[in-house]
Amino acid sequence: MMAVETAGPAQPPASNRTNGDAGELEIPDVVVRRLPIYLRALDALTAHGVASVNSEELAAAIGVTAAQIRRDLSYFGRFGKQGKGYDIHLLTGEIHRILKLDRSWNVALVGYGNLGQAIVHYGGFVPTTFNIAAIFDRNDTVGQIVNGIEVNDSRDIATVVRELGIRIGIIAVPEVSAQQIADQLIEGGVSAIVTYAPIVIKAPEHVTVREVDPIGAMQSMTYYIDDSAG
Amino acid sequence: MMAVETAGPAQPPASNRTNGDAGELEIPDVVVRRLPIYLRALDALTAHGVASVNSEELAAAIGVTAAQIRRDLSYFGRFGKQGKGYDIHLLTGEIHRILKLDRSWNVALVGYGNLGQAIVHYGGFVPTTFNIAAIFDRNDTVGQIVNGIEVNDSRDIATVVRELGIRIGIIAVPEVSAQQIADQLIEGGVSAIVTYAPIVIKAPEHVTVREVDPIGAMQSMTYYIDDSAG
DNA sequence: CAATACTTGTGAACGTTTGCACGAAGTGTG
DNA sequence: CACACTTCGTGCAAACGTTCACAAGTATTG
Repeated sequence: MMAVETAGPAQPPASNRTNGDAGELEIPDVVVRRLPIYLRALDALTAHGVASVNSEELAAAIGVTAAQIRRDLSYFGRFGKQGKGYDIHLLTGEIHRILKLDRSWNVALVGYGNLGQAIVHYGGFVPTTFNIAAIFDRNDTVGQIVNGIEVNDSRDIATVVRELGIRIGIIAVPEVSAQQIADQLIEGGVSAIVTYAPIVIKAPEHVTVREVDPIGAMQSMTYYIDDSAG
Repeated sequence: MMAVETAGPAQPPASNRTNGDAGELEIPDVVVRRLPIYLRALDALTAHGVASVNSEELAAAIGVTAAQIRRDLSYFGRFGKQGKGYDIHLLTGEIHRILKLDRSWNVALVGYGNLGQAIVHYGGFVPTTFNIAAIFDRNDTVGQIVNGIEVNDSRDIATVVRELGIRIGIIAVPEVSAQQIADQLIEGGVSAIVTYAPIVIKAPEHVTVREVDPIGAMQSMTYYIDDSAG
């Protein structure tokens, strides 16, 4: 049913760049980006049957400091209990609420080549959270039925996206057309974009863009490879 | 020319985590991670027939400040010319050299499912820079010939990787086995890992790890979506 | 119910990264 | 060849993010 994945370049994937904001108070984007990580650690703990955790343990599991976790969470409220720690079920719920993951989001996928197909068939998605509700492409794949939905022509992005009220787009097309696709998604009302194209997407303030960039990640890692020893 | 370092916190999906080593001067990992972005902007300019650029123009193309570009580059040398700007060909060469991209790197890919296949067939790989020299999997795909190389059994990672002198690994397996795969890659001598598995990989200091996390990226973007207007 | 142990949330200190602003160096023109 | 103009590289300061360290709760024990 859904999903996500990767292979194109740009974030940092790991890499990523960001725009947009919306919140009232000033919550740093770094903090927001860490919440999904906390969420995953909490899920893992739940899977292990643990019901409560303190910042020290959580920090160790993630590889950050306990202070950072406490400070990060404190931006949003007081979810812990002195002397005890955090109730995992409760905290998970809070983070879901904060990130607005306590509902389902329709997603538009643009580009149904190798990458796009891998994204669609990726099993690791939380099924109820993100739902690929529209797929767009240009070539012979148009008209094909995938997971019960028809692959639309890329020219109809704005219209279809607006019609379905989709707010999230995934760009999995070659870099040459990426900006144009982004423009169309935005025109259709999308306000969050994940792009695999290795270019910097220009978008208005109210649109958040994150780049997923495995190639960039690799290119920056070679810097650190000590090649002296064969 | 060379360098040193790193350490970062969350990348989330943008994100990434890193390690490195310590050496001469302290070049921030943020800076190193931006170099590939500069490189791409320069490539785009070259493609447009431009031969020289100043920090202002480059900054505009990327969406950062001119000062940042000048400062970033100044960590590595003086590549610009007052009154003129940067010679694109020259600067491109310098960055390639800095990032050690002026040579070819063999890469090991672990996991040949949907994602792994998309990675292999991804055309955007700078052909001469990164070369998938070994593929590993566990299931029926073992033995299959892909791009002239045979899919090996994941159990042989350490041996094969060491034999081929591979220093870079890509992890495209489910999260449950990701840490174990990472351990094997490291045992085989890999010192740079890109992982698509949504878990924090634990690795020794001298190994750089970058996480590519599209799901986390999406989960953190929903925070910013203003949902008030349907 | 007092004493001990534990752990949060946060003010303040610290470290890192960004951006300003300007001297120095180069270009171009008449 | 002098003057006006451009643009780099960088000292300095501001902004930002992380970590320390501790008062204030909460639990536990005898």
